[in-house]
Amino acid sequence: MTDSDRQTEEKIFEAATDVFVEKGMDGSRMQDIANHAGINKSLLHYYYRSKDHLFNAVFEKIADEMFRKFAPVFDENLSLDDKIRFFFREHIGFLQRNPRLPAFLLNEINRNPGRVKKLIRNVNVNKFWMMLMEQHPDELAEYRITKELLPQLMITIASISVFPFAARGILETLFENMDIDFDDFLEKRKEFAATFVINALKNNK
Amino acid sequence: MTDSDRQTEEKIFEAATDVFVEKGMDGSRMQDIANHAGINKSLLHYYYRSKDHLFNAVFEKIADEMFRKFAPVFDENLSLDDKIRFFFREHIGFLQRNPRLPAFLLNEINRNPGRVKKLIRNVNVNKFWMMLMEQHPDELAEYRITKELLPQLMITIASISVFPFAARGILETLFENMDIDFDDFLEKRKEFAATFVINALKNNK
DNA sequence: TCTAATTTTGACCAATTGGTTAAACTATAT
DNA sequence: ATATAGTTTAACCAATTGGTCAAAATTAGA
Repeated sequence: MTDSDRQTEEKIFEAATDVFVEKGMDGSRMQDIANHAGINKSLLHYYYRSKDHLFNAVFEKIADEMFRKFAPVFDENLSLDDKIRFFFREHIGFLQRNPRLPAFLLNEINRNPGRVKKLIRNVNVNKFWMMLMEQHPDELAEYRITKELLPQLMITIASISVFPFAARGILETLFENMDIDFDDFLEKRKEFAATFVINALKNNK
Repeated sequence: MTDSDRQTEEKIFEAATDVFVEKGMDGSRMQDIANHAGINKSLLHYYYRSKDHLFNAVFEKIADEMFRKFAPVFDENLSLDDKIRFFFREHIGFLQRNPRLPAFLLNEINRNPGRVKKLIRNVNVNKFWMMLMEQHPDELAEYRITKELLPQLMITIASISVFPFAARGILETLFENMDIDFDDFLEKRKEFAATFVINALKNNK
């Protein structure tokens, strides 16, 4: 598929995604997006009414993609331990392929929390957590994970997976001075994180 | 101390801190900072040559403050377990009093990684980690924390402490729908995080 | 008190920004 | 072929932006 074959609207969306993710909403320029897409700036307004509209389209797609990545865990027919292993492998793997998404999303959400409200309203997180408790009543009881502790546990798991990407800018320069390869660190983290969390749970018996 | 007593330069710095932390470098306006400080915009350029200079002054002070908060752990004459407890109590406590700093720092560093290079060059992180290994050779051996695993462990600890603040915008709206109080969550996290990490280590024996 | 240095101000500027518009171009259907 | 609708472009605009400057106000030193 050559560059000119792709539909203009699609080209705009992809260029906008690149620029917005790299520079953020405030740091991005419509002219820059147009250049990236190889088209006239007016076309941005022709297909997407304004910078806000264009940004929202990009933001919502990325946010949706991101949140969706948490879901499969609740479907998989696995033991709790295997679910944890599955999650870290898949989630860190996804972020390795999209390393800039966490920083972009976290920043834009903090900058404008109202944006995420609209998205989250549709997702009943409670439902997912109830599913977890129904799928693994015995294991959770064994590990003494009460309903009150579940948020702490879930956010701890998310922290361990997402934070290295959100802090990529620091970690990469930190690692430079220590002869550690960031990609290698991430690859090993899939296993380390799973074992770490499972150990923490097991010892809580 | 009344408003007019405070030195102008100090007033500017404080106003700039507020605005930059809230809106980020790109989203902040010099006029807005001047208004916050209650002074004429030209004074910003009189005391700090440009927006870049002003931002760097603010950024470097905050970054320094932030990194400094990781250091006391390496001094305290405590067992490894107590150090972990001490760290989470103090670090989450500090972030509770400065909840916007993590998101601000992480974003600006990702936006311009060169900025942090200058700061980190002075801090030999390796040295701190070596100190840890010298202070607790027995415990680390017992927990099977090798030199290769230490970065994974340290970053996991940082993740658990910092991430909830970086993701504040999401978590607060998430919690809203679940009748969880964010401040209460943070207060309980100090204890939860410490126990969680210590359990993970103990079970690795 | 008078003078010189410092601090503060408002008016101003060039460049950049998101956005508009009318004209030009292209494709499609009759 | 030609009219029509959809697409693309260049020129333009008003508002905003970081920054300058000379004059005014204040302070400090003699």
